Amino acid sequence: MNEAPMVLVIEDEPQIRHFLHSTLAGGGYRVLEAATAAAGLEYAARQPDLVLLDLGLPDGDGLMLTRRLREWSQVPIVVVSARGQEQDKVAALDAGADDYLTKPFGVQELLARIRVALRHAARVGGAVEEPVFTTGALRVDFAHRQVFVADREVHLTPNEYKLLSVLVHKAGKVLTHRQLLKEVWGLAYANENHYLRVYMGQLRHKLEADPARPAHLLTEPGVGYRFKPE
Amino acid sequence: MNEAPMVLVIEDEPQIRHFLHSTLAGGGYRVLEAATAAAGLEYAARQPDLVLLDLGLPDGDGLMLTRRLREWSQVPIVVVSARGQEQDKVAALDAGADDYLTKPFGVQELLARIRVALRHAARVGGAVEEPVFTTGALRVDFAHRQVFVADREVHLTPNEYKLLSVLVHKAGKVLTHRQLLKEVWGLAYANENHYLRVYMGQLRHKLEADPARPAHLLTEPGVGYRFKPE
DNA sequence: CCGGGGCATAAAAATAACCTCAAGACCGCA
DNA sequence: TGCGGTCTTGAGGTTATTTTTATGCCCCGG
Repeated sequence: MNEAPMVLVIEDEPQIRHFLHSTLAGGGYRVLEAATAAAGLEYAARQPDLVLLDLGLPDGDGLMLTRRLREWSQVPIVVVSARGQEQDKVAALDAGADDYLTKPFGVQELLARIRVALRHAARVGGAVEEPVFTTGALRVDFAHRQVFVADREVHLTPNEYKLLSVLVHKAGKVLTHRQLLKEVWGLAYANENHYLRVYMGQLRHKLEADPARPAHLLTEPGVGYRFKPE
Repeated sequence: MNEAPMVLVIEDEPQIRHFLHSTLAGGGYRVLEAATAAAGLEYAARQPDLVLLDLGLPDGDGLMLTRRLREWSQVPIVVVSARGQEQDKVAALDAGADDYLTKPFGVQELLARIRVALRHAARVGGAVEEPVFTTGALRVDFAHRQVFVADREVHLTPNEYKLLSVLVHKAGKVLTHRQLLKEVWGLAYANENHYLRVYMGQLRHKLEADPARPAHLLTEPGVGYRFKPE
C-alpha cells in the first residue's frame, strides 16, 4: 500500500457518518461514504482496504450485506452497532465480520481495531511470489540478490549485478550502450562506453562457460548488448 | 489443521482458568493452561493455534508477554481483561493482540471471536514460525531470547540480539544497510552505516568460529549483509 | 600493407567501503 | 553518587570495488 488506506464507511445517520469520516481522516485514512446497504455494496467494488459498517441500516440488513460481501471479497469488515446483545455479535462475527464494536465506543479504540484489521489484511496480501529468473545453467534470484551458475553461487559486485539485472529484465531485447550506462551508472556516464566493455567482460568471465564465446551476454556491434535466454 | 485447534490459556486465577478450560473444551478445542507469564511464554513454544491471555497477571505484564510473543510468533492473541479503559485496549492491540474482551463477557461471544481469530490464521496458512532456529553450531531460541554456540550460551546485548534476529528471520536474503538500520535502530538512523560495522563485528566475534572469515554473517560489499544458513 | 575504429582483456591506480580497536558518553540501578 | 554494562564515536589499517591506463585483436577501407 503506497497510499493511505481507504476505508468505506456504511452508515445511514448523517451525523454519525460525518463523525466517522472526520475521525478516520484524522487518522490518516482516505474515506468513502455510503448511506445505504445497496450503496455500500456498490462502493465495495472499488476495493477499499477496510469496511466500517453500521449494523442498524434501514434498507436491508447489515448482516446480509456482510454475507454478500464475503461471497467475493475478503476485505476486513469492522462492525459498529448500537445493539450490544451477545447474539447480535455472534451472528455478525460468524457472518464474516472481523470485529464488532458496541456504541458508544472510544475513537482511539476504533482506530486501534482498524489498525489490527489492516495488519491482518497486509499479511495475507503480502504473500507474493519471489521473482527468480532461470535460463540454462544461469539462475538469478532477485529477492535474495543471488546469482548461481550450475547451482554454484557467484559473487557479483554492485555494478556487475545492476548491469546483469538490467539485461535480464529486458531479456532478448537489444539495449544500447547509452541505455545501459544510464541505468547502471546514471545520466552523467552516458558516454563512458568503455565501462561497459570492462564490466561485460567481468560478467562473461563469471557467468559464461566460455567467456570468449558468450552464449547469453551478446555483443551487438555498433549498437549495444543483449541478453539472450536459452 | 487435522486435529482440534489447541488454545493456550494464560490466566492466574484458578477459578477463571478452569472456567475457560471447560468452555473451550466444550467448544471442541484442546486446551493448554499456564498460570504465569513466564509459563505462558514457555508453553507458547509448543505452537498453540491461539493464545487466550488475561492481562492482569501477577508476574510481569501481559503487555510485555504480548510483545515478546510477537517477536517470533504470529499466533493469534485474544486478550481478556477486567480493565476496560480505552488506553488499555489500545496498548494491547498495538502491542500485537488481535482482539480484546472486557470482563464480564459472554461465552458465546468469546467463542465467536476465537473463531474469527482462527479464521484469520487459517488464511495466512502454513506461515508458522519455529520458536528456535538452528544451523550448524548456532542456535537461536526466540522464545527465550537466548543464543547458543555449540551448546554454550552466548550473551548478546539488546542491539546485537535485534540485529541477529532480523538477519536470521530473513536468512539467505541480502538485507541492505538501510533496511537493517531501520529495523534495529529506527528510521532516524537509516544512514548510520558505521553502527552496522561495529555491531556486525561484535556478532562475528561472539558467534563465528573465525570472526575474520565468517561462515554465516556475510558482508555484501556496497549493499548490506546477509545471514547464510548451513 | 598500413591505419583507425570498435571491441576485448589485463592490470595498475584511485577511490570507496569495510574492519578493528578503544576511549568516552550514556543509562539504569544499587 | 558510583558502578557495570551498553551505546556511540573516531582513527588507523585493510580489503573490495571502481576507474583509468595500456595492450592486442579483428575487420574494413584507403
